[in-house]
Amino acid sequence: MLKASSDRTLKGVTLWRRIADDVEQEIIAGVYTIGERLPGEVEIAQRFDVNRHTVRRALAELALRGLVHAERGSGTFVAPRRIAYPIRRQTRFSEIVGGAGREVGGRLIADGEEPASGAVAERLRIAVGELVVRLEILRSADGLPICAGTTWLPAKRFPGLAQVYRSRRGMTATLAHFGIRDYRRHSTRISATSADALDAQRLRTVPGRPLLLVDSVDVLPSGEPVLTSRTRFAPDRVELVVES
Amino acid sequence: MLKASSDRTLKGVTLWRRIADDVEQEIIAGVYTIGERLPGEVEIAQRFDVNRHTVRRALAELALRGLVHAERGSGTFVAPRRIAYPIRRQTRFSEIVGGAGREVGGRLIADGEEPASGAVAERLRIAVGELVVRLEILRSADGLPICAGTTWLPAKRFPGLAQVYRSRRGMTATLAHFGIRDYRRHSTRISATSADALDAQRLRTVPGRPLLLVDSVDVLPSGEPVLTSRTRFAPDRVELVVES
DNA sequence: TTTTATTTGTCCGTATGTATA
DNA sequence: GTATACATACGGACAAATAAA
Repeated sequence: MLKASSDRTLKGVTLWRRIADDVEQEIIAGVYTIGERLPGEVEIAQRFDVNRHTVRRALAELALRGLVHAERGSGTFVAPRRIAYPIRRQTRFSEIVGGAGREVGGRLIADGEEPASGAVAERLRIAVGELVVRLEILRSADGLPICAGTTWLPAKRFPGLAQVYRSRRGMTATLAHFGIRDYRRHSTRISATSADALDAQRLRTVPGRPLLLVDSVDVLPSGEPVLTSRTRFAPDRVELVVES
Repeated sequence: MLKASSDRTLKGVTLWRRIADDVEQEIIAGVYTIGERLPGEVEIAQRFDVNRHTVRRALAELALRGLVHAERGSGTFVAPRRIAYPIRRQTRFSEIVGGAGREVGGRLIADGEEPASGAVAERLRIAVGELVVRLEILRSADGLPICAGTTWLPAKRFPGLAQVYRSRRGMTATLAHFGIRDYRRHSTRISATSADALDAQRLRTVPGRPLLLVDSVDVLPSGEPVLTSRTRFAPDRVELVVES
């Protein structure tokens, strides 16, 4: 009788998936620390009493989830932990990442003014075609890119915004310059896409890898929309957290 | 002077991305209805006064976002709208999808009991190794798969749960059978991954396409954890919405 | 049923600007 | 500063699938 028969696959749950879950749990529990080398594939196979290929399938799954990365001829290593990125009324990149004890970086890649498209106009509650400032921002933590996004604001309300952003660094400080002390997240829509060449380059990942696509609108305490953005997150470095 | 000079690319915003945004806006605005055929690539190219390849790049982006799908020899068509899947304290699949006027389907693919792994035990606040029920559920709307997920519950608390789920259909009704009238979402963690062969088959998509990966914990009104799950969403059919 | 036109998909190029090493 | 690699944009040709004549 074969070893990998049905008495081992717990009713529809494949062996490799359970092994992947087990190893993931050990990584989370801290059995293997960040950057540490996992035991070799053969060793893991012996431990679970399965074929090496089954272990390879499990490790491939973990690599796909971004928990480990394999290096040919060397071994499989635990990837750096994902940053928990909470989505709340107060969602500020600098606070979130800085609070995690990391060095924050925000770089304005490009900027310009353009007439508002229908989608942007609706979210900012302005007329279609009204001028909006467009900012392309790349944010990073400890030098590693976390997310790349486009932010739109009504141009009329914020003259010379890009210049201010460049000197002030960070959206909170920039808006403060225009007299806005407080703003909050109104809505967040989360989807996924694949990285194109530009995204991949900016986020230092590989084209085709999945990205989290987050569309959001921020409003003043009065409820008036102040900015809207579309951000791409590298999901092997970030994890969006919704607390109820 | 060449056409592709800097006077056409609005300070760092590429042509194809702006065309993609424009067409997306028109789709959202309802200029093209669901299932309708877009103008041909050449026609769009003439309209924006660009090369056909540039339009193709833009349409590829929209296909990646799941807004359109191309059919060789025929044309490019507007894909069905994504289901908005709100993440709130009360997150019930049947209510969300049923409320959108769609036919709900939930199928128990597999079930079994297993000792709780560290991650599951921590989330359910039980001891590692304590028995948990594991359910593999595939959910669909109007016959189209929406998400595939694994749900764990403490086995001791819910004897014969799988059988009950099979007859009652739906988690809410199943938990009601065990005397639980109310439960709410405690935490939700959102990441992304690529579809493997099994996911792709179940969700009727292509291996390698991005998936939304959602880890959640639901609790009783008392705060006691009642179930935890890991769900894979097809992002071209669903959009997670967080309201603040 | 066969032909023809249309439309998307996949190649081959060239030039230019930009980011990186 | 220089060289290299990459991304954008354009131009053309043809294959493959589809739909209509």
